[in-house]
Amino acid sequence: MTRQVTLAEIAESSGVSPATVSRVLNGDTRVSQERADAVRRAVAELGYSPNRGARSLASGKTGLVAVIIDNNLTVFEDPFWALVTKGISGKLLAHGVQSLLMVTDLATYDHTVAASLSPKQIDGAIFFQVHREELLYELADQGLPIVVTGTPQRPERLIYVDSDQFGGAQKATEYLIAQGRRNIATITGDVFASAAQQRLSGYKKGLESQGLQVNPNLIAIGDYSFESGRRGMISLLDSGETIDGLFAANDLMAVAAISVLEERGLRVPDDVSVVGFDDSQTAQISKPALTSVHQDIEQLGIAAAELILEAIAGAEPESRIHPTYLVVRESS
Amino acid sequence: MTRQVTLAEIAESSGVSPATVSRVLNGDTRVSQERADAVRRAVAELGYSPNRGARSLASGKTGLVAVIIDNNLTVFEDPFWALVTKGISGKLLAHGVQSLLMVTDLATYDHTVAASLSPKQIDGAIFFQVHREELLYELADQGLPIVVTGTPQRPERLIYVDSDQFGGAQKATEYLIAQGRRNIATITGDVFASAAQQRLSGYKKGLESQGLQVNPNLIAIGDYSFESGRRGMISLLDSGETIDGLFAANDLMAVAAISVLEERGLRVPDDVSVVGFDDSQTAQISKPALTSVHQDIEQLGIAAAELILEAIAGAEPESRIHPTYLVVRESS
DNA sequence: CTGAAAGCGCTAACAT
DNA sequence: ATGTTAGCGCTTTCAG
Repeated sequence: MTRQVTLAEIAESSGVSPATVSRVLNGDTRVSQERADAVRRAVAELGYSPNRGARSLASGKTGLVAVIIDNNLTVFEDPFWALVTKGISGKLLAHGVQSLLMVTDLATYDHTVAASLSPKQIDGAIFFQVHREELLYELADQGLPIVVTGTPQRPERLIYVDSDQFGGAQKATEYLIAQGRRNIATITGDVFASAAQQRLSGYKKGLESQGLQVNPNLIAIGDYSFESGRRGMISLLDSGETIDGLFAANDLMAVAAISVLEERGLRVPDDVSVVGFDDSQTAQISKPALTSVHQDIEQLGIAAAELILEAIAGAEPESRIHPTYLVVRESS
Repeated sequence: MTRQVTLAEIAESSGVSPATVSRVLNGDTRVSQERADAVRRAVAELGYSPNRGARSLASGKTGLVAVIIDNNLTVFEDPFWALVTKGISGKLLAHGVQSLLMVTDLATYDHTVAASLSPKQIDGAIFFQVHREELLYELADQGLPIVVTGTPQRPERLIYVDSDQFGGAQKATEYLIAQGRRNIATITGDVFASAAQQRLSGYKKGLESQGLQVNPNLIAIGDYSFESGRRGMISLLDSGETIDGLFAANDLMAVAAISVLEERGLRVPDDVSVVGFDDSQTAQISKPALTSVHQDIEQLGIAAAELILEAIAGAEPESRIHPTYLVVRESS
């Protein structure tokens, strides 16, 4: 086990004081060029890298951002979260900040996690899904910089990043209308999550903006799962309403709905035009390929990382809503 | 910003020395029952939790395990890795160990990452994909406990967890043969990854075990992508060989192959029986639903976490191969 | 069984 | 511009 090189050794080897080494390491400019070079040479030669624990203890900064995924609500299986995580981790790493990943059930909020969420343990935290918002306010009050992915219930109280769910759903609906459809149904996502509510609102807005009425019988409540997509489509069809268009709140439910439509002998897009949401791989490989609302997921993670970095630096960054757009394929 | 409670405050509040508090916290038994209780009471009342940095500095243990995902090779989009990660993080957290997630390009192996991979910074590391194995040997030589997911090239030199890729592929092939198929083709995954090689070997073994010959013309090289699945199936068909069965090294390529088969007017499974690998969501929602080799991915992550915990504790755990089994659906 | 004291490696005043 | 000097909060000998 090769021992870790310490700052003191760098100091000795390059003939300066530990303080000077520390300055060079931390980008303090008031160090003479030659000594700085000597230090950097020694660092390279001896293969030095600072000890995180010591640095954290002395400076109060940990260089760590927690990424917290509430396993209770989230299906981490969903590639969505993996992509967001990738964006976050990559961006933070580029800034010398590490991501502490916690996949845990926040409902129980066990002691291990609670203890890790103190400002002394991490510089900031990024939350996936706003499940128990109260917890976030508590943490924020403790002085912990926090960023949330997805729109919280009280948007003004938290810093967050989100895709334009509302706008995307509206565009999808308006596109269907532009195609000549007039009886457009929707299958919603899990309505306890804000994204599903926004997508539903966007759907309604889309109808109204084109002078159509919202018909409650054309709204089926789903939960993003394949099965709920099937159930939703079945109940929609069984309601007896005429349907010539469908906006599903995600691609998986869209595919499920299409399978039901085909079983009933209805053609997509001829009889019913279908649009999904997420523009996932599923949208690309399904038959017919799905028209879907695209959102740049990795970019969302990158934005979350940028905001938390700014918040840690003491700024009060503005929440960000990323644009979404429609990708037209065969299903509509 | 509520200040962090320190060990010294616990000591004072409970009328014992810091050393005693530390002992209680770390489960040292030689502390009188009553004082231990007093300490625990104070800890609960004041809401104390130890400072990771300080503890790490004093003890040399960090309570951190790095989870390293080589972004160059891995499509982190693949839900596979998300699930493995979930398994790892959950298990580690249950043992009070945190996961440091690094999604990075190991090929460039930049300084930030290198520095974080020292035994002083983390207690151990779990790697996804064995890309540049040399790096792992280096780190292991430095005394860093390491676990790899997936079988490395020199299995004897590293601790790893994997699913039984070989056995799964063999079972898939033998199933096709049991269905009466005799001209079974395969589309491989990225053959630079060991899993793809093992799946190919399993396919060959399956043929041979049933007395069939391996026909090189029936082997198409893919890379796990949808497009490569299409290309592979097209070249297979264009080769002029008779084909009545297909083992695709993952579900995505299986779906791609099926789309080509249908375009050519071939029926699945009537004309060509198809089996995929991974038993992913894609397998369940595709039409026809895919027969596929199942592997318990989250369990793989849990196993990786268990092994790294053992390795950190000083044991020399044995590598683990988890069983795989076939899930039969409509495509075969 | 318990306490005193010495650091772990680094940063941040405070001097100079 | 640079060095000196205290610690940061915890664990761990070493005494007792």
